[in-house]
Amino acid sequence: MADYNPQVIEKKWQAYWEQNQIFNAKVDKSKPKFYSLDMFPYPSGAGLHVGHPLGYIASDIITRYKRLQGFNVLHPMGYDSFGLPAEQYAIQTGQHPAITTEENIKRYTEQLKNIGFAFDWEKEVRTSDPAYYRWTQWIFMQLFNSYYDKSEDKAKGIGALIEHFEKSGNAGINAVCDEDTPEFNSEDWENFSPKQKQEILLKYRLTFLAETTVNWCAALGTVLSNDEVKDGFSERGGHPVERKKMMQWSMRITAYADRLLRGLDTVEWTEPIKEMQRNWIGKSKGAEMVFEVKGHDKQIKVFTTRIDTIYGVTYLALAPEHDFVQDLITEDQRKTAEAYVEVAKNRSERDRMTDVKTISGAFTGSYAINPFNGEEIQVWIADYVLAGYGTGAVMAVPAHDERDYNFAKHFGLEIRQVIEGSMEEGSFPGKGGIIMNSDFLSGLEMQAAMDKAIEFVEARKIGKGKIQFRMRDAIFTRQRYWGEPLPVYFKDGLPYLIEEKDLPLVLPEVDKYLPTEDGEPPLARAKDWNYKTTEGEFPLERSTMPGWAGSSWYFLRYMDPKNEDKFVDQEIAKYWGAVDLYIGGAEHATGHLLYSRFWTKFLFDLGVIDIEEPFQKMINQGMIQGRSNFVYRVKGTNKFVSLGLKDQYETSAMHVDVNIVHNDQLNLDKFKSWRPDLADAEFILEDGKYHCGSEVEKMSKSKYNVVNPDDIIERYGADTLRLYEMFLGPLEQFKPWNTNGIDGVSKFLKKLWKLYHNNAGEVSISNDAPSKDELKTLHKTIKKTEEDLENYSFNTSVASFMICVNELTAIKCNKRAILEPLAVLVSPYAPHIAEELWALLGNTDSIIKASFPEFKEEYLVENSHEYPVSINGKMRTKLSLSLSLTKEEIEKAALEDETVQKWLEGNVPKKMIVVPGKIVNIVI
RNA sequence: GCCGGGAUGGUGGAAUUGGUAGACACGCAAGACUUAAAAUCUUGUGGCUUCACGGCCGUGCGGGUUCGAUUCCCGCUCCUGGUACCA
Repeated sequence: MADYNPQVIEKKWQAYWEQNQIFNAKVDKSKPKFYSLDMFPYPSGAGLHVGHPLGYIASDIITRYKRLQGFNVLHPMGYDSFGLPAEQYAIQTGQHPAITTEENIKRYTEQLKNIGFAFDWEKEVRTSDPAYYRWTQWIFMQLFNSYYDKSEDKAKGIGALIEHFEKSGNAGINAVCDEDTPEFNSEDWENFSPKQKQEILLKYRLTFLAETTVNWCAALGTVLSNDEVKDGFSERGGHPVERKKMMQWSMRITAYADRLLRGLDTVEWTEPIKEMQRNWIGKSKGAEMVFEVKGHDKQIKVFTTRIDTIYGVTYLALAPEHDFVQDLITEDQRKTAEAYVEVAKNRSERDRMTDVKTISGAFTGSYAINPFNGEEIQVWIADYVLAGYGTGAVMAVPAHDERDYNFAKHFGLEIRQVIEGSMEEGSFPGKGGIIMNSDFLSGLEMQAAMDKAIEFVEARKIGKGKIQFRMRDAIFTRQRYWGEPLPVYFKDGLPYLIEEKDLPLVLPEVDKYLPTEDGEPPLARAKDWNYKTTEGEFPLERSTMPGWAGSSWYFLRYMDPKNEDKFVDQEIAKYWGAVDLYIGGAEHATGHLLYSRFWTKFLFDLGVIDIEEPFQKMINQGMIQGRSNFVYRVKGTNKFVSLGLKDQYETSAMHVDVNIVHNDQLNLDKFKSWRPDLADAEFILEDGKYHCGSEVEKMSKSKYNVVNPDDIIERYGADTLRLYEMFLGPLEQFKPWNTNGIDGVSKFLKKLWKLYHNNAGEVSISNDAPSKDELKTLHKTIKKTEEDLENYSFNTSVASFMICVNELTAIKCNKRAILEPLAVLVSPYAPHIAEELWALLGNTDSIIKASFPEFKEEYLVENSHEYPVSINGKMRTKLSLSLSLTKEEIEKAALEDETVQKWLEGNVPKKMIVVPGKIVNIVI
C-alpha cells in the first residue's frame, strides 16, 4: 500500500474490532476497572450531525488511553428511545413509533460505527425495549412499596410502616408524608377499611397519586415537568403551557432533598452544575409560625427565614390561591378583593413572569395578630406570594425585604425599621446588623435574635424552626402513548400494583396515537387495557412514565443488559461501581442528573446496589453551533456577487448549503446543480473566486448549515474527523462548526503516514538506535500527551502530535524505537491509522493490547537554557547559558551582553532579577 | 435582578505555579515542481514605523499590586449559560 487511504483502512479495522470483540467488557477482578459513560442519545429522525459525536470522541480517547494503561474498561452506548418526536410523527402518519424508532436507531448505530468508537455494542440498551422497561417498571414498584424514614434517613419497605401503624398508629413515626396526613392510633388503623388504609399509605409511598398543580400543555396533550417548561412555553415545540390541577403520579424526591444536596460535595463535577442543583433544591433555614386572625378561629401559617425581624412585620400577604382567602375577605372589601383574586388566579404563569415589575394586591379587610406584641396587622392578598412555596403566606417586613418594601410603598403601608442602619436607599436585609425596636430581641445580632425568637414561638407552641426546600416533588406521569406504562391498576378508585410476574406490562396497540375525544390519554383507546386478578378485571393506569424514567438508571443496566432475573446482578454492579467519567451536555443539570441521583440513592437504600452517587466525575462538553454561509443575489437577477463586492450592488442575502462551500469559497458547479433555479446562475467574482459570508446560528436544516459526519468521513476519513473535532478547541467550550481548518489535521495524518514509508511508498523502518534528538522529541510528546489526557485537554495534544511529526519529518526519522511508541500515543485519537501502522511495523495483535509508552525524564534533561533577557520586564535579547551556572555567573554573563550594554548606556542597573533556568530581568 | 462561564492576530486557538504573548493549525502572500490545475514542498505573515539593525504599540475598557500581569486585586463594557417575585 502506498498512499494513506483512510476509506480502506478504516473499514478494515472497524470490521476487525467487531469480529474479534475487542471492546467487549467482562468482569475481571485482576484489573482495575474504568467505567466511561456518554449521555445516551435520543435517536432523532435527522440522524447524527457533527455536534453529537464531540463528547463521544473525547470519551473514546479516554477509554482507549485507559485500556493502554491496563484498565478494564466498560464503554457502552445505547438509546433513550421513548420520546415525543417519534410520537408526533406517529400521530401525523399513523406509523407505530416503534417502527420509526427502530429505523432511526439503525441509522444512528451505523453512523456511530463509522466513526470507529470503541463501544461495547453487546451492552446496548434501549429504554423503549420491554426487556429494559420491565425493570423501569420494577423500580417504580419498589418506590411504591417504600416510604422514607427520617430518623434513619433512608427509604424502607412499606411493611415496616404498616407494622408501626398496627402497633401505635402514626404517632411517633418520623416519616416523610403528605401535609394533610391525619393523626390516628392503632385502634383507628384497625378499624380503617382496606380502602382507607390504602389512602393513608398513599400519603407515605415514595411514588404516589395526588392532585397536583401541573404544567399542562394543550398542544402536546400532556403535562410537563418544571424543567421541560421554558418561560411559559414547552421546551420541545415551544407550545404555550398553563397551570392546571390534575390527578398525577409523583415521586417523593423531596424526601431526598438533603441527601441530594450533601452528595454534591462528594462528586467531581464542575462548580456551575453543582451550583445549579443547589439552587434547584433551594434549601433555606427559617421558622414556621402561626398568626391568629382577629374574629376568626383561623390561624395563618407563615414561613420566614428572618424571624429576627418579627417586630418589623406590618402586614401579612397571602397567595391568591391560598385556602383562607375567601373566608378572610370582609363584606366591605368583597368587591375589590374578589375581583383581584379572579384576575390574579387567571393570570397565566407566563404573564406573571414577564410582568414581575407591576405591583398588585388587595386588602382582605381582616386583621391578624402578631403573637410577639399583640399588634393587629392587615392581611393582604398579593400575587408576589407563591402558593407553591412554603405555606403560601408571608409575614411582610418592608424595612428589610425588597419585595415587601415595594409593596408597602405602593399601597402606603407602614415600614418599620428593626435593624440598625440607614433606610436612605430603601429596604436592606441587614444581615449581621443589630436588632432594634424589638422589645426583648433588641440589641441582639441576627442569629442570636432568631434563636431567641424561635425559642419564644416553640414555648408557646405556635411555631418551630424549619428547613424549607424549594424543590417540588417530581410529577411522574405524561398523557402520552410512547412511554413506559405504569404497572398499576385501579380498584375502587385506588391504585394497586400489578404482580411482579406480570412484568413487563407491555405497551398496548392503539388505533390512533391521539388523546380520546373526552381528553383521556391515548392508552384509553387500547382494547382490554385491564388487569385480570382473581377478584375480577380492573382498569390499568392510562398515563405513561416521563422521559426521565428510563434514563434514571440506564447506567446500571449497561453492566448486565441481558439479565432476565434482575435489573442488574449485584456482584457485577459491585465490580463496575459508579461511572468514573460521564460526558454530556450541561442542559441536563436539573433534570436527568438530579433524577438519576435520586433513584441511585433509593436503590442504595434498598440494598440492591453499593453506590450512592451514580456519576463520580463529569465533564460537560460545549455545544457545537452551526455556522451558516451566505451568497448575495443582486436584486431582481440571477446574478450572485462575492462578499467583498456586494456593497457595490443592491443585494439580498441567501443561505447556501455549507456542504458546497469550502473555506468560505463557493463551489460554483455544485451551486448551479444545487437547485434547478440556480442552473443558469451568474457570478461576480473576486480574483476568480466566490467568497461567501458567514454567521453563527443554531444548526438546523432550514439554515442549510447541518454537517453530517458521514460526509466528512467520506472526504477525509474518520480519523481526520475525530482529530479535527478535538483540535477545534477546548471540549467544554461552545463553538461554531466550521470546516475551515480541517485540511490541517488531514495533512498531519498524511505526514504521519509518510514517516513510516519511503519516497517510493514502501514501508521503511530502521532498527537502529535512536538519536538523542529523536528521543527528546518522542518523550516530550509522551509527557505532553499524558498531561493533556489527565486534564481532558484534547486540542493541545493534537497540536503536540503535529509538532512531533514535524520534528521527526525534519530529521527524517524512521527508527522503530521512535515510531512504534508514536503509533501507540496517537492511537486513542486516530485509532484506524494507528492500527494500520502498528500492523505495518510487524505487530500481529491489536494496538489496543499495547502499553502506553513510559515517559523518561532523562531524555529531556538539558544542560543549557536560552535565557530571555528583559530590560524593565520587556524581552530584549536571548542568551544561551549553561544550567550549571550560579546566579552570580548568570548576572555577569548578562551584563556583558552587547544588547544589555547598549540599554545600560554605561549606567549601573538599579536591580537585577535572576531566576535560574527561567529568566533574567534588569531594571534600569 | 441574582448565580456561573467568557472576551487574545484576518480565523480556530496556545501560553502547567505571575517569567520570551500569539505554540499548533487555517487563511493569505511569494517561490519551487507542473504545459496547466490539483496535490506536495520552501519561505514569510499581530499592528504601526524603519532601506535595514531596530523602535513604539498590543491579550475587551479604566485603575492597582509587582522587577515582571493574558495570569493576581478593584471598578466597568459587551457576549453567553442558568434562574426568576422562593419569603
